[in-house]
Amino acid sequence: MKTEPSEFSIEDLQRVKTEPWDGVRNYQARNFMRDDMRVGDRVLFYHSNAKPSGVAGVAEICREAYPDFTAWDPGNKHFDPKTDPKKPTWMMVDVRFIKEFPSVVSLEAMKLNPKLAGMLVLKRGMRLSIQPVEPAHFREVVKMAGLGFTHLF
DNA sequence: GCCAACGTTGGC
DNA sequence: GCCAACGTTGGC
Repeated sequence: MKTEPSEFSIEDLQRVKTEPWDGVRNYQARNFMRDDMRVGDRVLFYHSNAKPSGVAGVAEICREAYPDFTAWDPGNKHFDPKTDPKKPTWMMVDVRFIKEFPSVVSLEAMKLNPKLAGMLVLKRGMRLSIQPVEPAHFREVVKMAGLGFTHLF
C-alpha cells in the first residue's frame, strides 16, 4: 500500500496504531481492497514521493472492506459528488501497525535485487496505490530490511 | 519542477 | 464507442 509520508507515514501509523485507508479513488485499487484483502493479511507499507521512496515497514489488515464515507463528505478532500451513500462506490479497509523497518528498503535497492524481478511496484508506469505482492517478494523485502519472520510477530 | 504513463471525462 | 484533452501519480 502506497502513501506519501508527508500525508501519512509509517511513523504516523505507529502513533495511531490503526488507520482507515480512506481516499482511494481508483477502481482497480478498490477491487484489490474489496476482493483480496482479509483480516490478518500483511502489507508492505510503501512511501512514495519520498527521499528515498521505498518500503518503510509492515502493517496488516485489521478490518475488511467497508464503505469509504469520506466520498460523500463535501468537506473532504476526496469528496466524490457522483457517489450515492445508498450505493457506495468507494471502499476502504483498516490497517494496523506492525513494524517500522530500521531503514527504508529503497526502490533503487529493490530494482537491483534479482529476486524481486517481476514485482509490480518495479514496473515502469505502475501508479496503482494498492498492489498485490507475491509471498516470496514480501519475504525478500523483509529480509532486505535486515529483519526475519519473527520480527513480524 | 519536469514529464512519462496512465485513468477519466466529455464532445461527437 | 472513439479519442483528444485534461488531471493525477510519482520517479527522477
